[in-house]
Amino acid sequence: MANSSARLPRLEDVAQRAGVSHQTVSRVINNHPNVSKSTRERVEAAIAELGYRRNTAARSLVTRRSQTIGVLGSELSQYGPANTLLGVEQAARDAGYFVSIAALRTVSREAIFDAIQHFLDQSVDGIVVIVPHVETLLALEEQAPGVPVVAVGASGSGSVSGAMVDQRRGAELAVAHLIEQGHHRIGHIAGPQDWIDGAARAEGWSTALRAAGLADDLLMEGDWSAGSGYEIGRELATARSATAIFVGNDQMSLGLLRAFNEAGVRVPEDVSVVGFDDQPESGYFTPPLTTVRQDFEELGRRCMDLMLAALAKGGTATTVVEPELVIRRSTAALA
Amino acid sequence: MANSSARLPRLEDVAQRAGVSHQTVSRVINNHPNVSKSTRERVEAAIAELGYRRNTAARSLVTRRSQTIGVLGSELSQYGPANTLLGVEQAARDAGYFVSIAALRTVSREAIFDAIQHFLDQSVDGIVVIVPHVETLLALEEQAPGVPVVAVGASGSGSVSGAMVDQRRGAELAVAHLIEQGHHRIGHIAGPQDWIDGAARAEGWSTALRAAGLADDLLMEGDWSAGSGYEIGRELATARSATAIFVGNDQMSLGLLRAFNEAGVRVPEDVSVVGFDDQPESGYFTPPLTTVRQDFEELGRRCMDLMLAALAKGGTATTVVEPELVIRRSTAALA
DNA sequence: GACACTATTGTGAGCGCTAACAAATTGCCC
DNA sequence: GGGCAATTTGTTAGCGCTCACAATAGTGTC
Repeated sequence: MANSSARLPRLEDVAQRAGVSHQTVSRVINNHPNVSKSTRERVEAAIAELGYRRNTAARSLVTRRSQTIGVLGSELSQYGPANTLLGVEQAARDAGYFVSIAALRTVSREAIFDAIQHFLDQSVDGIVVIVPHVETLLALEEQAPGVPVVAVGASGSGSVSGAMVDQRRGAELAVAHLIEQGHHRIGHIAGPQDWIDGAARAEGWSTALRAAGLADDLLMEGDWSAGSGYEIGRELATARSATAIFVGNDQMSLGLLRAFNEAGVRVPEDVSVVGFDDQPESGYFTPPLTTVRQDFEELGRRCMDLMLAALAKGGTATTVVEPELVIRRSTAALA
Repeated sequence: MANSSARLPRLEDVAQRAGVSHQTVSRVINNHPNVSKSTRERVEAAIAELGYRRNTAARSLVTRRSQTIGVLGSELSQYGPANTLLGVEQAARDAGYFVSIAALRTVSREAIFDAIQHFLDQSVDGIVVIVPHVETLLALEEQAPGVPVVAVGASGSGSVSGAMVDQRRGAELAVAHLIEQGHHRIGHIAGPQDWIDGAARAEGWSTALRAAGLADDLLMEGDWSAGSGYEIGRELATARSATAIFVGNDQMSLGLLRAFNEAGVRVPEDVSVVGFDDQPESGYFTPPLTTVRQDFEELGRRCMDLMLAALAKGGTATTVVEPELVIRRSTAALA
């Protein structure tokens, strides 16, 4: 279409073609109200004919806004963070924002500062943080980047907005389900306790047990991986200390199921297992896994809602997404 | 540190502080060779004192380069694409580029054009495409965005560079392993055939079988999901038409294992199963899965290599990453 | 010590856009 | 139809940077 000559058309070219000033064209593309209908149509026609697209760099130079949101993430290849990212991306693009990403290979204050600098170099308008470590929040408070920050898992403290799934509630749902089935000895394979979610789920487990007058002493800690679930599972298969296990995520549950299967521990006949996350595969484990579903995409969209609010009105806020128990075949009533 | 007054420091502020012209400062931050050591040090000191950071918008306005790579992806929450993205991000950030993402919710020409427009609005310097549909390549040829394009799974055609894992080779490795174990009836659960990888793996399977004088008539098609593997697995459990199944990915393998387990088909005693991808969980399936490993992060890094080459010298190229067979316990010699 | 040549530094313009203000046009009321 | 306000359009400046070129300082040669 448009001639492929040296230069892309700019405002002035459109203006000439439409017989107006460049400022009028600017008004049209920015939906300024005070433009007459006929002028607007003429300008829009010229824009279409020339294939004009606004130059973002020039625009940001003068507005000092980049229309870009930086997403700082770790473990972005995992089901949860990856889908949260997708939710953010969708909401951001819908709102006319670009999404720039920086992935942390190791989570350290240094790496976080680095990534924030990277974003500031790009003059992002805001930063969404999907780094579910307690440490992250501290680093963020310390380094206040001067733009709105929304953190997943945080509960809107001083300068940072927070979007979270109610992890404690999720843990309580899981434990309540097991108690209903008649279980009294309910263990927990927790995620790393320096992860926000890991700590919150363990806390929810403990609270729910104590509220029911049951012991919360059977606590183990994995690293979220199937491998760690497997190792812990081997010990549990020998110890036989619990009739039900609430596991911090689905991957560790997979490892646990594997270890139990090898050791001849039957699930759910001998031991009931509840996971957390509800990944797409969890319904096809052996046996299909009872687990707590989190809507990660919704979480991402909520992040962007908070970001837009912070961008428009300033201030911080918190939003909480409710989890949901999905009952499959890895849990059964105590014989 | 830097005073928190209205304006961020700019080139001119640094220049005044160092007692040089703004152009000399520009030379320092761009590593121009012809700057004397003493001047450079003075300027660097001033930069540090003022906490100066270059304004990206102003820079791109004049250079017409944004130092941004757009990554167009679909299924970005899946293990493969997600890790490819991470590889791209790592290599891009190391090379001083920003990474902007656009996720496709549905793969259609329209959605692809939309996303490309989105990137052009941002004046990205290049586009990496992680959309493993045949359709995508056609859409890209059609819509030549005017910047270098690197596509995952493509083999560097006319205007597009390509980085791929050698899928056919991977399929051949899998089939060869099964033949070695004495299997003659080797079926294939393929991915969707409009996916580049899905088609290539099916082709590799077929080629390898025919080269060995075996029949390639047992071909089924799933949709990559565990659910589809499960459905097909139920049919297979009844039919018992093969002693070995090569499955297009690990998720479908999981579903297949589940279906076999329910139906009392033992793996590997009755049927051997080989997957594709080697996700972190695959070693903890029941039984642990023999599969073909792809190094997705490496693939992503290679994409960025190709991109940097295209940006520097123009032209297109192709790079191929070799897959690797990981033998676990889902395959065994035919009794 | 004059010359040519190179290494280093400075000057001016302009990238494409929006903000602020100025000017022109229109509508409306008496 | 004159006066005033509201609406629509135009003019100017400048965001912070790099490019092209000009000017100056330094180096070596005869």
